Amino acid sequence: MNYSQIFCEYLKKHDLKNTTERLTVLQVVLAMDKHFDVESLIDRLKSQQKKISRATVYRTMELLVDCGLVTKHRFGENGRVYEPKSERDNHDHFLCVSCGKIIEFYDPEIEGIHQRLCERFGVEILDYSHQLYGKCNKCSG
Amino acid sequence: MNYSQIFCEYLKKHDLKNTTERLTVLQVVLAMDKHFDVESLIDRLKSQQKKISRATVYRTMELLVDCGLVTKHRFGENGRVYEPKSERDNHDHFLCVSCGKIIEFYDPEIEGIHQRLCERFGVEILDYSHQLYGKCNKCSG
DNA sequence: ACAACCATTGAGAATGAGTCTCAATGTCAG
DNA sequence: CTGACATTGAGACTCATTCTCAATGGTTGT
Ligand SMILES: [Mn+2]
Ligand SMILES: [Mn+2]
Ligand SMILES: [Zn+2]
Ligand SMILES: [Zn+2]
Repeated sequence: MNYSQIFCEYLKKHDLKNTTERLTVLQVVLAMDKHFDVESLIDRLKSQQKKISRATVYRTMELLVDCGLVTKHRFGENGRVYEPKSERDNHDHFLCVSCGKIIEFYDPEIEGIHQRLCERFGVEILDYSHQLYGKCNKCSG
Repeated sequence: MNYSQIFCEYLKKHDLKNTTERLTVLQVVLAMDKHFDVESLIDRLKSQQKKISRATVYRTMELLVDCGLVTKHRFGENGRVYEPKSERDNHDHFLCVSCGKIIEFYDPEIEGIHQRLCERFGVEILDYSHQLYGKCNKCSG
């Protein structure tokens, strides 16, 4: 089942309408670079003569996040950054404060930490954010 | 060496002036609740008849973070939240999305994760942010 | 103590990401 | 095909944070 199908099912399940704007946004999102902000997405839409308002783009990103096709981040002081989510691609981010490079990594111990937290406090974790900031190998020293 | 002394030394070292506004903000910050936002801090200052402009409060918080006396967070979609930092009090946060409760916790494995990242990619970590969102024991189920 | 230099302050304007409004338009179940 | 109602878009709006710049004040050398 591909992204469009998943999105359409999600829309149907929630009694939301299957509009061309929503589908177009999804198509263009999938063709974006790994981490992108809403401005770049809007620029891309414009450059492809798709006229979709800023409001609709924001509204649609909300839906894409909610249905699990896209994840939303906040890196540093900047605004939101999105990235399409693929199955079993769970990772955290290192951001170089000098050159802006982003390194994605996965360390299974993060789940151990979360597991222990749940047991210790009886909480239920729905989401998390974990970012590291520093100098990449090219920028340090 | 107490907070004020540290701050004064920091100011001197950076050729910044030791103003009453800066010292006052530090005093009031230290008397705030654990996690506070700038609005509450400004309210507190007002209620104590200390007239310090919003701009100066923001500017001073910047300095306090830079000199290591205060840490700055972003919880969810909200604005900045600050908290005074005490030596060897390194912790992460769990935030209940239902009731707003904040649980602070420390799991030493977070350092293992960071250590392994440094070794694997040759990066230098200067800072990080790690927050979990979910339901606390009173709100889940 | 004083002068002179220049950093700091404050009031309010500016910024900017994101949200909201509401009339016009589009979707889709029946 | 139609009616009911969800969605869209242009631009107004919000609100946290930053900026501006004239007035004020801290610091250093004398
Ligand atoms: Mn990523
Ligand atoms: Mn804390
Ligand atoms: Zn770098
Ligand atoms: Zn709760």
